[in-house]
Amino acid sequence: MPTLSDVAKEANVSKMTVSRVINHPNQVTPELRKIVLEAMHRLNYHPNSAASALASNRTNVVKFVILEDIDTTEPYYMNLLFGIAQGLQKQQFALQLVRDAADVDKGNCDGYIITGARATDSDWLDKLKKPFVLFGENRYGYDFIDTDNKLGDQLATQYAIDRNYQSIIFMGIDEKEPFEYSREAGYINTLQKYKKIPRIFRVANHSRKAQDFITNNWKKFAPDTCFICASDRIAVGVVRAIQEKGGKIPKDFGVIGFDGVFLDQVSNPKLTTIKQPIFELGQSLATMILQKVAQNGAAQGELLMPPELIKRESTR
Amino acid sequence: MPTLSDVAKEANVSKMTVSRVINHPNQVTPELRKIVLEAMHRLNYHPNSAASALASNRTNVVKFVILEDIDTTEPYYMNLLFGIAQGLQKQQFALQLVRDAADVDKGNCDGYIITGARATDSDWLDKLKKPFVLFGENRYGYDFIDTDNKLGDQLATQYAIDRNYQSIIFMGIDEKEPFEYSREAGYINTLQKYKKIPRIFRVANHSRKAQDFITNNWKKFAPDTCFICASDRIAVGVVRAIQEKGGKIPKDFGVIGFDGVFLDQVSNPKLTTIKQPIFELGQSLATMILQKVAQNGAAQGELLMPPELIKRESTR
DNA sequence: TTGTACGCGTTATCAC
DNA sequence: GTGATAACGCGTACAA
Repeated sequence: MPTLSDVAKEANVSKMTVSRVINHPNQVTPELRKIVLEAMHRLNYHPNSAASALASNRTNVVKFVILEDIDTTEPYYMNLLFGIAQGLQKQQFALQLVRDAADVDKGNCDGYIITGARATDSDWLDKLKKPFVLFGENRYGYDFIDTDNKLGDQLATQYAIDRNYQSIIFMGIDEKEPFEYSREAGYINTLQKYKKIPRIFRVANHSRKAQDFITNNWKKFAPDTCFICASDRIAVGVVRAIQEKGGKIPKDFGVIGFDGVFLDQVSNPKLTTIKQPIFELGQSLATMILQKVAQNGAAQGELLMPPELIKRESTR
Repeated sequence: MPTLSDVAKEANVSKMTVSRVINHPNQVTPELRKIVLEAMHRLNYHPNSAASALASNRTNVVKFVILEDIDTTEPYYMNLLFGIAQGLQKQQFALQLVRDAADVDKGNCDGYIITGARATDSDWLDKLKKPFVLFGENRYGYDFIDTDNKLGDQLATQYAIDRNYQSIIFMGIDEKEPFEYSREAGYINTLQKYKKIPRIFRVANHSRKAQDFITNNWKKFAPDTCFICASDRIAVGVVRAIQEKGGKIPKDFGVIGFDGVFLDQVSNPKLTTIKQPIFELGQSLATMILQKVAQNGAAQGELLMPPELIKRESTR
């Protein structure tokens, strides 16, 4: 396998020039750059990431910290992880999984991707010595990437309106988290455009809880109603309750979920849902932390990625 | 962060001795070793994996090659991946995901973990320049790790016998793969111990196919029968067919699945199943390839890990 | 059993 | 804008 020196000889330049072409291309004249690039191509040169890591005092390792108790039967994290892995791979970075906050400091790394951070985590987040980006909205100024939750339920609500459901109800998650507020905001905003009055209920994020809630309050829900749900889990529960009560889906009752990762497809009827671009979120997380590392921890801001409305059988 | 030299000074030895304590501990006297280890501990020394990788001409990267078209909604691979990642992490190795055989040669690595290899893959497997281990039984002498499939269905069949089901039927997967043969062998062996005659049917690995098969052949299955299924998917289909035909589970019909990763828990009734130790399989895969790399590709043989019988509601 | 000297491939510093 | 030189931290001869 050819090295930097080989390329330098081939191109009749110094190693330094080759290195610059790789890391600081604009510090070298276009002509030279071209010559070097051609030499690299001819020799099928690939940088040795270990050597580069050593020389620049990096580890080429990014830690993926999962703070929440995850359900490994949920393919959500799988997709995220695949996206992250693929994103890191482009720059030959290693991935380490950390599932316990206590392990965060064990072993070196160049940066962190953190998911499941809550308000109370800011204590130790502020003490981290390496750059990090969060997966999931936060209101503390930390760099983050998330689905555009507000847009998601704008799409959902708009669709419910377009399908002429007379009453449109939001079934939220009973947690004071930014993503929930954003989803509710998307619902409220859109309803207001049409001068409709929002009706919001909140339950724990379990299908059973949602099902029980709907069943116990069945008389509140007249036919011609669409439920905008903050998760597919809740949507599944709502569907079951409606079926149990003999309601007709999608004719008399519409149900729209959120996530689009698994439950939407196994539900019967298949759920209309807001599908999060999870794999892409993972890729972007990787890209962002790599960039932040390259820029010595410079702030990267926030990135909201647009979800997609998937039309299926739970809406008319 | 302290280096090898720092430890050497602290312990009043040469760098070489410290290096040996790390890589070839038995080449150094116990007393010296102790002194060095204490020095390492005092300084909180951690080896710089980039430097070590560079010096020993390694990359510290292992590629995980997924040859089959995987269903990302199946948590199976998630668990496997988590296990692999954790195993590699112990030695600061990076993980790269490869999902296309064409990408196998792109970029360097020290070794491969390969899943989904078929007989026809041996052409290019033989040409790989770095060591590899397979996930999944094979009969070509390649190193591999898998669940002990035979043992699994020995457990299942034995349990069916213990529960006094009069007739015990095997519902296999219609594929000529080693794992399938092993599971059938476990079933057959155990039946023979009790001088019972095996009855084997095979269908595609889909719940729908299994369901249709049972439905269409319902008259062949008298009450007091237990179905040993080669996968939870098939088991789910069998359960549905029995319910559709009005059979009583588990009183008149028992069903035992295989995998224990997800479907067994969402099925109704919950499935008695043979649970594969998937996370541990992943860890072992990592350990094996790391060892093989360390030993310059020396053969590692095969490792069959014992699955577990999970008793639930689909057997009496 | 232990130590010395050098090289691994790259990047940063400083000259020119 | 480009090149010489010295690190980066560790492992492998080889010598003692």
